[in-house]
Amino acid sequence: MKMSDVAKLANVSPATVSRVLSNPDLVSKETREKVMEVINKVNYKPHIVARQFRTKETKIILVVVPDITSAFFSRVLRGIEHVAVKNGYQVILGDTENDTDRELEYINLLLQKQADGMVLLTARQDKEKLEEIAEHFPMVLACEYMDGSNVPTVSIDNISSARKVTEHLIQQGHTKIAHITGPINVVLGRDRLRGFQQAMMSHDLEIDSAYIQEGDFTFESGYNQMLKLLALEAPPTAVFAFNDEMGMGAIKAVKDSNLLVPNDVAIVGFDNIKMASVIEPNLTTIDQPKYEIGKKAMELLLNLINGEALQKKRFVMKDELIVRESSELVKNMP
Amino acid sequence: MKMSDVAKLANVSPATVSRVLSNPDLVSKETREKVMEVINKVNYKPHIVARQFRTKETKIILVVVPDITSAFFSRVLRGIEHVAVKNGYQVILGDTENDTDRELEYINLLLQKQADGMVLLTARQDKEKLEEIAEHFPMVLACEYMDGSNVPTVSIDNISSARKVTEHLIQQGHTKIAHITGPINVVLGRDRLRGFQQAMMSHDLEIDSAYIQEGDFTFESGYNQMLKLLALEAPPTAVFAFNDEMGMGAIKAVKDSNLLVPNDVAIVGFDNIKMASVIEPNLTTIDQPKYEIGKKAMELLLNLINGEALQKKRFVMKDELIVRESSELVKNMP
DNA sequence: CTGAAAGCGCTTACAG
DNA sequence: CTGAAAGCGCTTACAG
Repeated sequence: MKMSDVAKLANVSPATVSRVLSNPDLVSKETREKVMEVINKVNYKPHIVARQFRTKETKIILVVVPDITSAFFSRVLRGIEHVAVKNGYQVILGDTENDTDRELEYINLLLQKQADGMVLLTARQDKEKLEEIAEHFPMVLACEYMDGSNVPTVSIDNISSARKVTEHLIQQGHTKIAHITGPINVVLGRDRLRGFQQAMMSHDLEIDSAYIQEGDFTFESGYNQMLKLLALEAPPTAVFAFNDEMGMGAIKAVKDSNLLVPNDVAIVGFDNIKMASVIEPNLTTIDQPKYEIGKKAMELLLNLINGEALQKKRFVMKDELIVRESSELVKNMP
Repeated sequence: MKMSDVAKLANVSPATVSRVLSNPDLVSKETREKVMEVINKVNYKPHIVARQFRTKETKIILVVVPDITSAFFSRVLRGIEHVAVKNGYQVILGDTENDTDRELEYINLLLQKQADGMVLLTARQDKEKLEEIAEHFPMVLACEYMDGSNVPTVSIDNISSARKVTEHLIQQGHTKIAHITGPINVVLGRDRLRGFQQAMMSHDLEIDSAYIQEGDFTFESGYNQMLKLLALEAPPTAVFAFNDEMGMGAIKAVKDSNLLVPNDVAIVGFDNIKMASVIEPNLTTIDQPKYEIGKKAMELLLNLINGEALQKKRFVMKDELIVRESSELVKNMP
C-alpha cells in the first residue's frame, strides 16, 4: 500500500495525501477527513525511507556509547533522549564496546546521512579527521573530548576533579596514595592521572611508580589491580580509582584480603553511579552531572542541526566531591 | 558529491560506479581501479538512504529495551549485537523506559521500513495487534513474551524458575516467605508470582496476602517494599524478590533495619546480574543465560529476514539456581 | 484548496 | 564488461 493507492481510494491526488500527513493545514477539513478515513481504514503507513530520501531529513539522532552496560552512560543517555524526544527526534544508540573500529562504523552512518546528527560519548579517532567531519555534519562530544579540538563538547573538568578527590585523601592524612587509572590511551585516563599527579606534587608527596596501575574501566580490573597494590612490599593506604566500577572492585579486593575499608585502605571512585551509595562501605566519589551533560549535549546538537551559531564550543559542567564511608576514617572509629 | 559526479570524473556510467561499490566482481579490474581512485580522491560516500530506498533493505536491526540502564538487558544486547554484526547488520537500540507509548513508536519504525527486523525485549502491546504485525514483519520476542502468542520467542521458563528458587527457600526451613513481585501488568511479574504460589501451595504453605508486595523492577522499590514487610506484625523470614536489583534493595533495607541477611531474613533474587555476586552477602538467584538468549533471538530474526521457515516458534532456554550467602543459613553460623 | 509534474540518488533488468 | 533507462515512494514548487 503506497501513497498513490490511498490517493486513488480517496479520489484525490498523491500530493493531497502527502499534505494531509505532513502539513494538514494546507488541506480543507472536508478533504482531510476523507483522506484520513481511508488512511485509517487501510492502516496506511508512509514509507519513511522514501520521505527521508526526499526531504534529506531522518529525524534521527545517533548516540555512540563506548559501553552500553555502564551505569554511568545510561544516565547521560537519559538526558539526551529526553531533549531529543521533546523536539521530535528519535534516538538510536550505537554501542562500540570500546572498539574504535565500531566507533568509525557509526560515524559513517552520519556521513551517509542515516542520522541528522550525532552525539559521541567516546572520541578515540584521529583529531583532524573528527574536526573535518564536525565541520560538515552536526556532531557534539560529551564526557570524552579531544585535547584542543574545536568540536563542540560538554564535560566536567576531569583534571581538577581528580585533583580534588586526591586532595581529599591527602587531607585525611594519607601520604601513600595509589591510582588505578583508566586506559591511558583514552584522554579521560590521562587527565585524571594528571589531576592525581598535580595534587600529589603540590603537597610534596612522592608518587611510587608501582602505585600507578592501569585498569580498563571494569570492576574486574579494579579488583585485580587492587590485589596487585596490596601485594607490594609497602602497599598504599589510600587508592583513587578512575571510576566507581573499579573503585567497587578495589573495595571487594580489600575485603577479600581480610582488610578493612577505609581503616586499612581508603578508596575513592569517580562518577557517582547509583551503586556507589549502595555498596558497603559507601564509596566516596566525584559526582558528574550525568543527566545534565546529556541534556546540554543534545541541546547543542539541536542548535547545530538547525544551523544556529553556538555561543561557545566548550561547556564545562560542575562536578561535586561526595564524601562517604570509604574514605572517612574518623567516623568509622568508635 | 553524488554517484553521477563520480561517474563523470571517472569517465564511466553511474551504473558502473554502483557496481564497483556493491558488486565489484562484475567490473573489470582496470575500470574498478579507475573508479576506486576517484572515489578515494574525492572521499565519496554513497547516500545510504537512497540505496535503502532503492533496495528496500536497511541492514539495520532495531532492538527495543524497556530499560537501557539495566545490567540484565545489556548482556542480552551483547548477544544480539554480536550475531547481528557478524552478519552485516547494524544494531540500533530503542529505550522505552517502560513506557508502552514509546514501545509503540519504535514498533512504528519497523512498520515504516526503517529497520529490516526487530527484537522486542518488552512486549506490552495488545496481543492480536502484535501477532498481526509479526505476520508481515520480521520480529522476535526475547525475555518477555505473550501468553499463547505465536510470535517467535526466546526466554526461560519463568514459572518453573520461580518455583525452583522458592522451593530452595522452603528447603532451607522457611515457612513465612514473602514475594516482592514485578509489576503485575507485565507477564513476567505474573509468571514469577505464579511459580512462587505453586511452590508454596505444593508444600501446603499459606501465603499471607500482606506477603505479596508489588515492586517496579528498581532497587528503590525493593528497598521500600522490604521495609514494609519488616514492619508487619509477623514479618517473613525469607523473601523472594522478582529480580536482583530489587533483591539488593531488600538486602539494604534489612541491613538498615539492623538485621542480618540471611540470619534474620533470607533473600533471593532473579537474573544473576554481575552485582549479585559482588554485594554482601552475595545474592542467591536464578541465572538466566542472557547472552545466549540474545544470540538465539538474533539468529531467529535472521531466519525470518531471509524468509526461512522456523523449526519452532518458542525457545525455552536453560536457567540455573545459584545458591549464595544470602539464603544459606548454615554456612554463616560459626 | 488541489493537481500535474519533476526529481531526490541510487540499483538493476535488459540490451549489446 | 558496460551503458541507457526505468523506477523505488515520497514531497514540493508551480500553476490554476
